[in-house]
Amino acid sequence: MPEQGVENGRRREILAAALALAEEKGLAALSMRAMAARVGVTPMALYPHVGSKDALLDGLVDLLLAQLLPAARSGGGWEDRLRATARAVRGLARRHPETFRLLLDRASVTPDAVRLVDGLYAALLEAGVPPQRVPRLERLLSTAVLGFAEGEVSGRFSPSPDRWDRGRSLGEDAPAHRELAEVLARPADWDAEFEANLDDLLHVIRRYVPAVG
Amino acid sequence: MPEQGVENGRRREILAAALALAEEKGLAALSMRAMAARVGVTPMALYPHVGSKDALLDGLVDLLLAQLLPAARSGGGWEDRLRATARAVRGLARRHPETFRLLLDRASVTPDAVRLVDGLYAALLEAGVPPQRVPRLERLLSTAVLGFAEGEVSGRFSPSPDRWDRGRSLGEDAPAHRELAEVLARPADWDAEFEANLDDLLHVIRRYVPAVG
DNA sequence: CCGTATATATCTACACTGTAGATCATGCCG
DNA sequence: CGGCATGATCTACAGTGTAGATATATACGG
Repeated sequence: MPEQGVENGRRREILAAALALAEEKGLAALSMRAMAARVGVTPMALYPHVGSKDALLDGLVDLLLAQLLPAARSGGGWEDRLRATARAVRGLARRHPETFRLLLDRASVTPDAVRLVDGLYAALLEAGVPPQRVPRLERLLSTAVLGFAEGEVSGRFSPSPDRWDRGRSLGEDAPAHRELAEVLARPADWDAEFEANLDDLLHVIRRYVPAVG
Repeated sequence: MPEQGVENGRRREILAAALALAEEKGLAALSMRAMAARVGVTPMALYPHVGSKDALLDGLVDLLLAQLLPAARSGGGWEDRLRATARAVRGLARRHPETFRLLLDRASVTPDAVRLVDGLYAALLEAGVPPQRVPRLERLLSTAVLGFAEGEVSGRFSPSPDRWDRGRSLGEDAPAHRELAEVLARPADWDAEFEANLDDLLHVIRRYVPAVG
């Protein structure tokens, strides 16, 4: 058997095919048979390289996580790094809308995941956040950023038909929707919304930085 | 065929069985055949009542959403109502850890979902948040609360082995983990963390309330 | 009472899924 | 040459959702 954990070329090829196939046909259509056909091989030939489908999905998570590390290690102060990482997460979601959900589904404690979290920890510490508050704020930040990115690309934020119509159809049962009819009728600007969320989250973080001087 | 959309008794019975079965054996084990066996019927007998497995899962979402409405409509001021709703979400996640993820997966625009969002809109308006900021803040709040609750019950926040050990094993690559070793070694208090997150989110909301007087 | 409609449950079958197990081909090393 | 590891293949099994045709039971108008 080949060194399954090692990053030999064949394994990379399979993972790349899996990623491409998932983004093209949807995550649900990512079957071992479909991947095998894409690589030009029989289904069982994949197993020595990826172990199992579950392990293959973990491999995809690694592929995605690796794309986030550069931002977490970019230059500049702590705030620039946090913003860059958050934007990288959103960019990743938009580049890989189908596979992005794997980051949320699979509790990933791979080395790269730890490295990523470590970068966030370091930024928060550098910001002056007291150590005992750092883990919670990292989880809050990560949850909000990952959740927003997933919500945006999965369509959870913009159901069809529009919530505005739904609010109208509910009539008396949705008074606040009626009051917000004008605002809800405007198309959402996800870029602006993401940046505003980021501002709010950084504001929360700064709350916990003791004043100096 | 029975009135599939109507809430006749048989449909309720099936949905209840599905919910129970999913929580007992896991969401992945929720198959039409397993449910049918539980109800004491053949698989195909379910279809007139639930339409399809997809529609059945939507039905489960409705079942869960219905448990959140009372909190959103509870008495008290806007802040009490937001806190009550958030706590209800977390309680729901803890009561139904397996099926809770359906709320995030399935972009639900059911009547109850709209009613729930409407309650949040109303609370934000009552708080004095300018209308054009209400939808974004609702999405931020919902994303953070749903995401935290899901993260807590899915184990995404407490991987095993502990991140602390992982940080150690990575050694030089995770300096911030080392710096936080003491804090990370302490067991997390999710109750306290949730309340702290809630405080932070409400603080963000109050930022957008123009000063009066 | 019968006949008919309506609702509910059943059975079979199809096209999928992940993957265990056995087999076969190829190339490398001593 | 033998021996062995590597890689791919083929078959088969247990499971999935569900289309389609068939049966059964219940209720109602005559």
